[in-house]
Amino acid sequence: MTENNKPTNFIRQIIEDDLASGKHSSIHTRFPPEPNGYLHIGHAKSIVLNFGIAEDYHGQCNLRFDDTNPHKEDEEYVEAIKDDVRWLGYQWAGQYFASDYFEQLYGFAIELIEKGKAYVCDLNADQVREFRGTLTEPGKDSPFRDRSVEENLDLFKRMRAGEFDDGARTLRAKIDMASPNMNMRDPAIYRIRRGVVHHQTGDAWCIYPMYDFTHPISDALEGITHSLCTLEFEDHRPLYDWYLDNITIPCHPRQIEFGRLNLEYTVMSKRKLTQLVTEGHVQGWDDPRMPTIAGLRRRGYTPAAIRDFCNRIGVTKSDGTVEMGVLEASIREDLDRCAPRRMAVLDPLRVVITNYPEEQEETLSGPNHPKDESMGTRELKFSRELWIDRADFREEANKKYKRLVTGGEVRLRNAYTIICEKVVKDVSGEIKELHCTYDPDTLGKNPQGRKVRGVIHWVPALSAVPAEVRLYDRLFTVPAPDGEKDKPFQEFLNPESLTVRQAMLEPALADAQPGERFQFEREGYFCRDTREAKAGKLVFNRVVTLRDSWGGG
RNA sequence: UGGGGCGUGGCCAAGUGGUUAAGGCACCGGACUUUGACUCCGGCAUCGCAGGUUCGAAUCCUGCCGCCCCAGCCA
Repeated sequence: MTENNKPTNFIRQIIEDDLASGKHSSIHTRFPPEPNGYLHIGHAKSIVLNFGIAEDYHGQCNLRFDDTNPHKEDEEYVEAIKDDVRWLGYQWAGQYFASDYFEQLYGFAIELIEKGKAYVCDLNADQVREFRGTLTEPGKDSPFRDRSVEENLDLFKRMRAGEFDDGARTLRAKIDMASPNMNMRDPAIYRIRRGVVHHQTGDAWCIYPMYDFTHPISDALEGITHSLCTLEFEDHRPLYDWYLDNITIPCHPRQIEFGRLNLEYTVMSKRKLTQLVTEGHVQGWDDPRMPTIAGLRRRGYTPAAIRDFCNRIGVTKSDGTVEMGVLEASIREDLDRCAPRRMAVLDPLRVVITNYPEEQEETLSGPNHPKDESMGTRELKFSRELWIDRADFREEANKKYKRLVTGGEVRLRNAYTIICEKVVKDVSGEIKELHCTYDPDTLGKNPQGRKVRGVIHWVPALSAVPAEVRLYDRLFTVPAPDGEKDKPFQEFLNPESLTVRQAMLEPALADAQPGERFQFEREGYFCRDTREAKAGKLVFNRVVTLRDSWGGG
C-alpha cells in the first residue's frame, strides 16, 4: 500500500524544489558502496532512496563502486552487491568504479598543485596526527606546506612512479590547519600503497586517492545532481564543496545527508557482521538470521517487502532505532497476500481416528488461499492416522484454550471435527498418541446442535513428508546489543536464535521449489531453503510467525 | 570547555504561524472467522524544558537540557 504512493521526505522536497525552480531539468542519483563486504538492510534504505527517487522523478541512478582502498576490497563483493541490487528490483543507468577515474583524478590533483592548493607532505602518520591538533586546539602547519609548485609537481610525479615507500609522503590539500572542522585541516588527497593489487586496476597504480577527494569528483563526472549520504558525512560537506570549487569541473552536485537505519535486536556495522561470521556465531553472510540482504533473501523476505519497509520507515536527519515489528509487518503483509496456504506439523503427535475404517483413504481439498479463489486448491489425503501438533492438545485446560482437550471436540482444518476419547501414554508418562473419533457429517458444515470453536491443523500419517524446519528468533536478547560501552555485543547473542524441528508436512509440500514461500497455517510463513536444496534436502526456514493476539496460557 | 547535527505518543514519521497535531508499526477493546491469521470497527500525543513575540506557535526569538557525529595516509 505504501509502495503505490510516493513517499515524501525532506530530500524529495529539495528535489521537487530544484525541479520547480529550474535548477535541474532532470535528476541523477547514485548508490556508491565500497566493495568491501555484503550489503545489509541499512544499504537497502539507501538503495530504495536513490533508485526510488530516480524512478519517481524520471531520472537515473548509477551504481558506483567506491573502490579507492584496494586493501579492503575484492571482486567477490562487487558481484555480490550487483546481485543484491538487482534482486531488490533495481536496474542502474550506468555502472562505474571510482577507479575508472584514477587518471582524471590524478589530473585534478596536478591542477590543485599548480594552483598552489595542494602539497606533498613528508610527515608520517604519527606526525600528521600531532600536527592536526585536537577538537579544541588548532593544528600546526606542516613544515612542508610551503614547498614550491615545481617541487610538489616533481615529488607527486615520483610518488606515482613508485619512488617512495608506503607512508613516506602524502599529497595534501592546503586549506586551514586551524579550522574548527577537522576535515579541513589539510586533509590527505593521495597516499602511497605499493605492492597491493587492485581488483580493477591491478598494479597500474601505487598511489590511491582518498574518499573525500574522489567522491565529489566522481559525482561531478557522472553528472550527479543530488549526492545522498549518511549523517556522519555532514562534516565532510565543506570539503566536498572545496574540492569542486578549486578544480576546473563544470558540475557541482549537492550533497545531502540523511540518518542511517538502526534496527532493534541486531547489529549493522560491517565490522560486527564480519565478526558474527568469522567467530562462527552464524553460518555465513547469508545466514537467515543476518540483517544482510543475502540473509533476508535466504530467510524468505521478498524484495517488495524490503522496499515497502524502507518506505515505511522514512528518511530524516534524526537518528532513531526502528523496531523489528515494522520489518515483520512488511513481510507479513506481502506474504499474506501471495503465499499459498499449507499444513505442516512442527511437533508431531499421533492421532488415531478409531471410528475411521483401517484401509480407507479419501481425498479432500483445501483452498490455497482463503480469500483468493484464483489461487486454486490442492488435494489433501485423509485417513485413519494423522499427525497434529503437541501444542494443540492438553489433557485439561481452561475455556480460553480453543484446541483439543480430553473429551473435547475440535475441527481439523479443511476436514472433519474430532473428539478426543483417550490419551495413550508410555511408561514414562509421556503422551504417545491420542485416540479420537470423527463425525462423518461435518465435512464442509458444522455439526448439528454443537458449535466447535477450535480449529487445528493436521497432516496424514500415511503420506506425510518429513522435513527439517528451522525456526528463527532475534539474534540478540537486547534491543541494542552494541549499546553497552563496556560489554562486547557478543555477550547478548540469543542462544535460541535458531531452533531446528523435525516436522511432518502435507504431501503437496514435497515438490516445493527452492525459495518458494508458503504460509503454514497457524504457524507462520516459511520458505524452502535454497542452499540446502542444492544438496537435495527438504529444509524450510521460518520467515516470520503469524501475528498472535493470544495471551499464551 | 571546538565544530557539525538532532529532539512530535512505546517505535518510525507528517507538519514550513490559524488543522480536532496526518499516517504506519505496536498496544488495548469489539465484530467476523473451518488459520487465536486476514479483514472490519473503535481507543490511544499538545509537540525536550523554561521564558518571550503574536489575536493565534509544534511551527518565530532567547536561554537551558538531552542525544548523535568529527582528531584514518578508512569509507
